[in-house]
Amino acid sequence: MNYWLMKSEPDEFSIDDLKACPNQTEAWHGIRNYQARNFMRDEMQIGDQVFFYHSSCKVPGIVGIAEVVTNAYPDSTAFDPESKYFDPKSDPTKPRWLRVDIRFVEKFNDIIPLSLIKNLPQLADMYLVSKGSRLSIQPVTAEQWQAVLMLTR
DNA sequence: GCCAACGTTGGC
DNA sequence: GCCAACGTTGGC
Repeated sequence: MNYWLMKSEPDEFSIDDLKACPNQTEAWHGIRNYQARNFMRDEMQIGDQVFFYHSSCKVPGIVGIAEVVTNAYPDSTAFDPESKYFDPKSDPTKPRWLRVDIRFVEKFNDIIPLSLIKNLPQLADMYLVSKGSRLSIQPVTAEQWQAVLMLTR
C-alpha cells in the first residue's frame, strides 16, 4: 500500500464536500499534469491512503484522510467542451488524462497547517515543503505518514 | 532539440 | 495582488 498527498482548493472542493458526496466518494477529475497523472496510472492502487490537503486558502494544510477506491480510468471532463477541464487534445479513443475515485475516511479535529509541517524536522523532507513543489498529487513515505498522524492524536 | 514566451500554481 | 518556481508551447 502507498501513501499520497492530494491538493484541493477548498473553495472548489473541500474535505467537507467529499464527505457530503454520495457514498462519500468522488471522482478526482481535472488533473492536467503529466507527473501527477503518471502517479495515478503507474503507482496508485486501490486501498492507498491519501492526505487531503487544502491549498490556496487562508490556512493551507492537511485536513484529513481519504482512500483510493478505483484504479485510474479516463477523465471524461477532458472530452467535454463545457467543462473547465476540457482538453481538445485528449482523444476519447486515446485518453490523455486520467482520474481515480477517492472516498472520505476521516477529517482531523484540527488542520495540520503547512506552517507547522515546515517547522518539524521529521517532515522537512516531505515533497510538499521541497523547493518549488507544485504537484497536486505527491507520494508520502510511511514514516512521514506516521509523523503527521502523531500530530493529530 | 533548444529556448523564449507564456500560463499556472500557490504561499504570502 | 505579487511573484518565484515550474510546466507547456511552438518557432526555429
